[in-house]
This record gives sequence, C-alpha cells and structure tokens, in this order.
Amino acid sequence: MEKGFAATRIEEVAHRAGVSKGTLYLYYPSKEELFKAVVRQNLSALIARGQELAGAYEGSSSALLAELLGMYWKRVGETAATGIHKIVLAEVRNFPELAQFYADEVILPGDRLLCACVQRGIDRGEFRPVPLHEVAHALMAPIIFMALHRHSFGACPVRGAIDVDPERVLQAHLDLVLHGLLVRAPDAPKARTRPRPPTPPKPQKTPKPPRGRR
Amino acid sequence: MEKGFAATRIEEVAHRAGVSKGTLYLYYPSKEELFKAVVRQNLSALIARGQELAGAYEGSSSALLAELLGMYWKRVGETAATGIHKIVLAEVRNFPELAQFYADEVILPGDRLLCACVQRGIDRGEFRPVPLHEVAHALMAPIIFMALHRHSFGACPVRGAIDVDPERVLQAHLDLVLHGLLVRAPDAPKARTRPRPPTPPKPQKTPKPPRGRR
Amino acid sequence: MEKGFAATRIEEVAHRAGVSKGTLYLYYPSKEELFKAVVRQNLSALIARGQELAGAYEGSSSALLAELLGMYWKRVGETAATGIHKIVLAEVRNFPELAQFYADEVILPGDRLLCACVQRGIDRGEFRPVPLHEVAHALMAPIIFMALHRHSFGACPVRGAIDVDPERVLQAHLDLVLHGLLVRAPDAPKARTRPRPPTPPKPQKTPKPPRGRR
Amino acid sequence: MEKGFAATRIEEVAHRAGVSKGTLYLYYPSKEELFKAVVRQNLSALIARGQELAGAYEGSSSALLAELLGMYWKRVGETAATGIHKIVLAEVRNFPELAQFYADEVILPGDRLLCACVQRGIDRGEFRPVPLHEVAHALMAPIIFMALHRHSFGACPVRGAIDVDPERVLQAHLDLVLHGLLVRAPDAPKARTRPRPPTPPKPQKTPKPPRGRR
DNA sequence: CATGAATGAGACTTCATTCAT
DNA sequence: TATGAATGAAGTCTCATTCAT
Repeated sequence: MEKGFAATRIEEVAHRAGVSKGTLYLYYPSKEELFKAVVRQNLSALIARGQELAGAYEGSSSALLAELLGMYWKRVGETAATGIHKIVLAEVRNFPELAQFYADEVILPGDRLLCACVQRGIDRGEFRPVPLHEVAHALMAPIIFMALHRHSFGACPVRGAIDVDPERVLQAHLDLVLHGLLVRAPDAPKARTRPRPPTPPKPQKTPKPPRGRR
Repeated sequence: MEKGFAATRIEEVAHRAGVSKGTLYLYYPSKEELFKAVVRQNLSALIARGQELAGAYEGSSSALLAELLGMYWKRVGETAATGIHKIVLAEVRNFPELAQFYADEVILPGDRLLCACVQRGIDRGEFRPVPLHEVAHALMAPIIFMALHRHSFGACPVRGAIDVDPERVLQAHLDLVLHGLLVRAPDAPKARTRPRPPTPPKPQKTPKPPRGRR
Repeated sequence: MEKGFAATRIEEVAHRAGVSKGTLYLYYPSKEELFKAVVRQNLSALIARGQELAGAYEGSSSALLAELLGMYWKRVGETAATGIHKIVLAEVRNFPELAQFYADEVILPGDRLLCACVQRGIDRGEFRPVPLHEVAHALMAPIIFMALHRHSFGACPVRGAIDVDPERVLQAHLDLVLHGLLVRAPDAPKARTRPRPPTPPKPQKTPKPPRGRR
Repeated sequence: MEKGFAATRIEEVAHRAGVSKGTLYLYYPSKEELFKAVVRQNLSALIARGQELAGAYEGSSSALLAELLGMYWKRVGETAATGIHKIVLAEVRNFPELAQFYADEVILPGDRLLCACVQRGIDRGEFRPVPLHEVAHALMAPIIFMALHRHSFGACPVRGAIDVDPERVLQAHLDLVLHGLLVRAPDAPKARTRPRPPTPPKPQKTPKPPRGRR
C-alpha cells in the first residue's frame, strides 16, 4: 500500500512478515497471487464491516446514513486499509481479474447497501425522490476520495497544504448532502447528527509540520 | 496512465512517440525525469483549464458552481487527462517532489477557486454559512472520484457493473449539494442549472437487474 | 532416469519413495550422494545380471554370443535399468568419480566377458582371428544404443518414426556380425541361432510409408 | 555439450560468446530456445554433410558404405558436434518438441540414406537380401555409440580404461559387418577399405595416462 | 540528431538443505 | 526415526541506460 505493486519488493514483504523470501512462496505461488490475496483479505474486512452495519437500524434515515458513513471512515478511512483503494485504483488495469472481484465484492454490495438506505428514507417520507445509484455515488465518493487523498498526499510533507480535518470534512459533507436530501429542508440545518457551530475558529491554511514518512 | 510508472516500458513510450529508445534519452535523462515531465505537462494542461474556468461570472453562485463543475467534467473528466489523477495518486509516495508540485499547481488553485465561489454565495446571501474548504472538498470529490473510477474500472469489462451515467451523477450531485447550500431550500429544487424533472422516468429501484456491459 | 539429474527434484523422489523430503536426508547426505547411490545400485544389478550370464556354456561360440546378447537385451535393454545407461552417459562429466566406478563395474567386466567368448571362438577354429576389444565393441554397441534410443526417443510420441522392432534389430545384428566372424562364411547363413527365413516376408522397401505410432 | 542443459549457466555461454548475459536475450527469448537453436544448428550441419556424401558414387556398395561411415566419423564423431548426440539423448524427454525435430531432421534422413545404399548393394548382387532398417541400425549404431562414449567417458581420466582406438574399432566394425553383408564371403576378408594386418601388436589394457579435463 | 545493439544491476523464483518438533 | 516448515544461495530473465556509429 505504501509503494504500489511494482515498487514493493518481495524481500521486504517477507522481512516485515518476519519470514524469509522463500517462505512466502510456500503460501503464495507468485507475487501476483500474493498481491491478489492482500487485496482480497482487506476487502473481505471491508465487506464484513459493511454488513455488520447493515443490520436493523431504528432511527431516521439521515441518522442511519450519517452513522454508516461515519463508521466507514472510522473503520476504514483512518486505518491502513485505506491503501487498498489506492492500490486497486492503480492496478486494476494491470490485473483485470481484480476488476471483477472488486466489483462483485465491494462496489455492488456497497451500492446495494446505500441505495437501500436512501430508498428507506424516501419510503418513510424523509427524503425527496432522488435517483438512487447516483445519490449513493454522491454520498460515498467524497469519503473514499478523502481516504485516497490522505493515503497518498497525506503521507507527503507539503508546504502550504490545506489542512482539512477529516472530521470536519465528513461533517460538512453530511450536513450538505443530507440537507439536500430532506423533503423540506428546514431553515436551520437540524439534520446534522451532532449539532456543531458552522465553522469554528480553528485556523486553517497553516503550514502543518510535515510528518516524516516511515 | 494506462499501466502506471513501473509497468510502462521506456521502449513502448519511445515506440508510441515514433522514435527510438536512445532518442528519448536525448531529451530526458532518466525514466523518472520523463515521468515527472509527463505529469508536469499534464498538470499544466489541468491548470490552464482551471484558469479558463475561473473567469468572471455574473449569474447566481449556484449556477456558477454548476457551471464550473460541469465544465471541469467536460474538459478533464472525460478526456485522457483524467489519468493524471490516477498516476499522481498512485505515485506521489514514490516521487515525493511530485506532492509539492501537485499541491502548488492543482490543489491550491482549485481550492482557492471553489472557496471563492462559495464565499461569493455566502456574501451575496445565497448560501448558508459553511466551512469553505470542507465544502470545496465535498463539491469536487465526487467528480474527481468518478473520473478516477472511469479511468480505472471503466477500462475493464466487468459483469454486472452498475452502469452509472456520469451526466446523471453530476446532475444528482449538483442537485443535492447545491440544495444543501441554499439558505432556504425551497420545496422544489429550483437550484438546478438546467431545469430537469427531479427524477426522470428511468425507473431505478434498488436491486436493479444488472445489465451486463460488453 | 526420466528427467536427468538436475531436472529431478528431491521432493518428487521422496514422494515416490513414500517418505518426506527430510527423511531422504537421514539416509543420503546430499542430492549428489543419492544420485550416486542410485547409479551404483542399478549398476550392481547390471553386474549381477552379467555374471549370471557368464556361466559355463557348451554350444558353439556363435550360439553363446547370441545367447549372451539376447539375454542382455531381455534382462536389461527392455527393463527400466536401461535408463542407467542414459544417465551415466549424460552425467559422467559432471560426476567424474562415476567414470571410474562405471569403468570398473560395468565396462571392464563386460568387455572381459565378450572378449573371452570371441577368443573361445577363435581358439576353437570357429572364428577368424579378429581384434578382440574392437569386435566386442561392435557386438555390444548396437544393443546398448538401441536401449538408449528406446529409453529416450521411445518415450516421445513422434510422427513418422521408423518403427524398428528390437527383436528384429537384434536378429539382424547377430546375423550380420556372426556371419562376419565365421572363418568361412557358408553360402547360406546357417550361423543363426534360431533358424529363420533370411528375410521374412514383411516387405521392407526403402522409403517405407511411415506408420505413425501412438 | 560439456555439462548438459541444466548445469550450463547462461552467464557462461554469454561469456564464451564474448557478450553479456543480456545480449543473449536479444537473440534468444529463453534458455530453452537457445538450447533448441544450438541443437538445430548442429544438426543442420550433420544433415548437410550426409547429403553431400549421398551424391553420385561409382565404386562398390561396400566401399560406399565404408566411405560414408568413415566420413561421418571424421566429420562428426571426432568433432565437438558429437556432444549433440549426448545432449539430445539426455534431454529429449524434457523437451518433447526436440524429439519430432530430431526424428525429422536426423534420424529419418540418415536412415533413408543408409537403406538406399544397402538396397543398392542388394540390387547390384553384392549383398545378401537383408532387412534394410535393421541393418542400417546395425551399421550406424556402433559408430554413434563410440562417439557418445568418447564424448562422455573419453573426457574422464579412468584407470585401466580399455584404450580402444576409434580408427581400429571403425575398421573392425566395417570388416565384420560388410563381411556379413556379402553374398559369398571370400575366404580372406578382402572387403576392407584399406588393407591392414588383422591385429597389430599395439599392447592393450595399459593404464593410459589420464588426459586431464579442460 | 537519431539509432539500436549491448550492458549489467536487480528482481522474482526455485529448490537443496536444515532443524525444531 | 520421521516430518515439513523455513531458509537463502543461486539462477533466469527484464529493462533502464549507454554509446559507437
């Protein structure tokens, strides 16, 4: 996840795993297969988590969506698993079987889950009628994108970086989009899960002290 | 952009350029430099496009944002330039100098532009007061994400793919998010640039029977 | 014998022996030693067979030679032991100690036996005086060669192979060479061990239509 | 030819060829292909030589055969090309395509040539009617076998080796076998090409000074 | 200015060998 | 005594880079 497929040497993987090069080959017949196994295992975790959440939920659909997205961020976006997004994005075209796998195991289930939640909101009269898939995309994209971003740029020391706090971005995103979903958006944005003042002082645009790599 | 840095062979680059391998080295001292030049040139194109978009605008802030995002999609998201996003994302950590460059040339200007537009909306009483950077992120992310997605998965034949129409996603995104920005969201979503029925007939019930591509 | 020294993996040897790789090393300290043991044991079998044949014989020297060569073919040429010839031939130069061993255990005893038989024929006035070693070579070579050939090419499906019947080759060889040994070759070839019509009907005109094997 | 396929390192081949490892791969895509090319080229030489000889011949069939076999020995048996026999024998089972190739390019043409000569002898009333293919085998085998033998054992220093002089073996073989072919074998063996006393003193069985390898 | 043949460092992979259990 | 997981040296092959022409 740090370097991508090609730039990662089998030897280092083995070293970090605490075994020797040869041992790796007792479990995976090739670098490609090892790679695919890494993707598969990490994705399985993703799916599993999604399904846990998908269980019965009692509150409003807004709250449910906020919950889902927030949990996704906490469990995936902030963990090492984020890298999986980067690597899949970067390598699908070189490992075509990956595409099918990812579609089946991640994209479809994820889409299904989000669509179901939005539909629930519509059915209960909470949300305006909206195109499901497209909204699901709009809901998820900024979060995954942020994860991608943090995983790649976040790891590089950059002068003048816009120091967006993921927590706040998530908040803004939910605020905005749930606001947009509501049948009759009230004057004041009540839809937020946790009430927060619009933009707390927290000074932005400060050159954040670069966190060294490694 | 097709294969990533490592999987691309100098020889093929030379071949497609219609010259010999040696000739490449007359112009670029190494594969790394060639790569950086490719990124830089493509980013310049991105910038140029950004600047074109940044010109004076008279209408409502909602319309301005819709215009900007739509234009971005048409000029970048749908063109080969999209690949630049993918490759930068995939390689920044291996080419740290790229991070600074990308931040300076793409992220900052882009953020500045969007923040200015949102601020304009707030100043003119169109938008609720919202955290600028975070909203800018929320505005841009789904579009770039879609571009990334199309560039990677879009190139792979996948059974049962969710066939999202970019045009519609863009529409839903704008609809949603601009809706959410408005000070007083009216009952009906008037904020859209081009009047369109809220949810066009095209029935989209959740577990849509997968229409195979290919 | 199937694959040669290098292409044979210890693991497969162990597997066929019904034990684990480690167990092999309890009995043989290295692949080389195991190999040498294989050769040695197979050669011992060869020798043993040679000595069985060497016993007392009463008939004509022609008949004795025919008997010996025929027996060799039946007991060695047609059995798995043939492979030993191939592998020794292929590997002597990589395992020089093998050369001495093979010379002592196979070549010398074999030569001694054949020379003795030819000398017996000369002494008894049956054979012309001929150079012993050279004739011994001429006697044995076609048989061993055929064995080699069958072990290597015989195992490969080849279109248009010349389908020589080993039995007939042996016959022709004996016929020819014993004919050539006799002091006064009679008009008709009576020297053959088992009376057979000179050239059995089976018409064999030069460019015989290749009968495919398989 | 010295070490066999597996024991030969690409690097050494390159070194002896006076080029670098990589260069070899500009001409042959793999070690296997290089190997096959070596075999092919050497065999082509074999064939070419056989066909030169196959041209018009005026003398007796005995003399023709003696000529052919003698020339083969001089042009192949004594040269480095001999190794080709060893390596083909040792590796056919690992390179099945080799079998077909060798059959087509070497065995069949060779067989055809020899059969034609024997048939010529029969037609001209020189030879007894004999089974062609089998006799061809009997004619060729001792010579190839000797070549194999010299290539492998000949290169190893062995105490008490039977020091057979190839020239003499060839002579004895021809003497014997041509003798055996003749319709009416005369009392004295006149069939020899160059008249030589049966067995000159030349003491045999002497521990020949080991010719070191390399 | 352009070529393309040659290079050789470096990476993946194999497999004989070891050794704790 | 037997196992089989682990090892790491060694070999094949790739490909960025060089340079004489």
